[in-house]
Amino acid sequence: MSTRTNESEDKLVVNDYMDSPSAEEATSEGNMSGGGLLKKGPWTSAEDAILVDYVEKHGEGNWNAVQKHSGLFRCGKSCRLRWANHLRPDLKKGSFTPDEEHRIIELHAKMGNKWARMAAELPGRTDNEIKNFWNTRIKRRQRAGLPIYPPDICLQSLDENSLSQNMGRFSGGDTPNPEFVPTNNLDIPSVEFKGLGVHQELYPPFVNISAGGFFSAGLSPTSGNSILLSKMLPAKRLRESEPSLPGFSAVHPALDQYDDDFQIASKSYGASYDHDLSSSSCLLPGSHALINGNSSSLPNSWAMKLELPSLQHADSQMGSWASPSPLPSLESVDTLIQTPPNEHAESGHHSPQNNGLLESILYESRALRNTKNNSCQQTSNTDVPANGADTSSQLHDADWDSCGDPNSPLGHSTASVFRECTPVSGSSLDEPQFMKTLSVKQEKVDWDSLTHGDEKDGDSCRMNISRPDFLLDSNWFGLSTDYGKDYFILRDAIGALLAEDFAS
DNA sequence: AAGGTTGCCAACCGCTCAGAA
DNA sequence: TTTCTGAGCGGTTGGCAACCT
Repeated sequence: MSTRTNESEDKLVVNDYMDSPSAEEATSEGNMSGGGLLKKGPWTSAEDAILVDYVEKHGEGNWNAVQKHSGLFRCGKSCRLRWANHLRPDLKKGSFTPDEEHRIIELHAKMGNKWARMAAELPGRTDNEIKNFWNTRIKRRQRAGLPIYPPDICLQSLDENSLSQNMGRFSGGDTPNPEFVPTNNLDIPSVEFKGLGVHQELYPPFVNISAGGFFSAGLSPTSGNSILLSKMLPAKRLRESEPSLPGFSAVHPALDQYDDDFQIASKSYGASYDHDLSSSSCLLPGSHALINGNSSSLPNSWAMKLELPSLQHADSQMGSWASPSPLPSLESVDTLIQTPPNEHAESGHHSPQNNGLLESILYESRALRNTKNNSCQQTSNTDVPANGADTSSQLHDADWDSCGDPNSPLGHSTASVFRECTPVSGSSLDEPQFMKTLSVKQEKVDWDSLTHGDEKDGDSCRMNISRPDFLLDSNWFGLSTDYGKDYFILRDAIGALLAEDFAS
């Protein structure tokens, strides 16, 4: 709409100012909006001065009039943005203070991506600033598997949202941050491999979330799970400085950086924050710990996606899973899971929670663990590291036990669920893509160990390039021998978990 | 030193909504 | 009631600087 307006107004602007230097500048830059002669790109100080002068004389608002009367070759939107984000006299410059960062986290927990509303709560800060802050520093932590929300904020948000939902789910209040929605958040890539953390004391959430919850809860190596795991390792993931298998990031400088960064940001959370992580399962990015913990105690309505993200397009998103692109956001995965395929309804197998894919995975894996208990345990020799068999997994098991539902939550096998979500090939494991993924960092792989493998655990752990667990080779992560013991325990356990599918 | 990668930030784009005509 | 317009919001992109290899 504004485009139409701009186009008509552009002509006026051109007529009035084509002879002006700014017009020449704009034209020469060739960076004009479609059809018009509005300048785009960085603002010059001269333009800023013009805009400030205009606003001082006429006040804010009526932005489309700015270009008419001020001589600026900028559309109204651009003027408004420039004023709001940079020229406003009440703007607070500089980086966010710890208090502000904490406030942002707090507000995001309450509001979600309501940047403008968050900005209204932070005087002198703009929505763009907050958005950029969140998208870079906070979400980076999320991707790295680091907790975003401190316990108090998390619990507070859960309480508030639970209350609001009891009062009326769609009462129009603040949209609860979907990242607190337990089953909504399947930021799997940041979860299960982070759960392989070597040093629990350093990265307690990892162990708590994943090793304890995801693996120990019974994620057995079904084909679906293998698919799942393979999907969690897009090529770009491996290429990035972020830990490929972040659980091993205890020795990864990139994650150390994250950790340092977060320590600063989280100072305001209190000294107990880090230590609380292991016990405050709600902190997990993507709320995985809640999944592992006591998700069933939460309202089913948590599974409702009240605010769909832009990445909700399942087809494109799923199609990109196997491509070397950033991992799908947990929101997109959420949508995939929660978009109820008709088959789910037709299956007639709904769990009491019917919370979605992850529970389906967990359910099935648990069932498989029961059936394959002997072989798996004998093979792995560990039920994933002892520290992984934490209370959260036990809780989770208890949840399922209490459910007493003999059927898979969605009436689907994990594999089938993923097949449903895989648009193109029908095989959710795009083998060539996966192999390409694996080849990204092959220079770091000890090919001897890959081809010969460590057979001390038998076939299940034989390193084979065709299997995902070959990723767990220590050389892949450059682990020093200091971590050798833990590493081998972890690797063996994971290898056993992962091996079955790919061995077959 | 050079090339590549990553993070940050400013700006743009598309969409929605509310109010006016 | 419908259409148009302005304003705002959230997501995304591109440029640049710092850092890494």
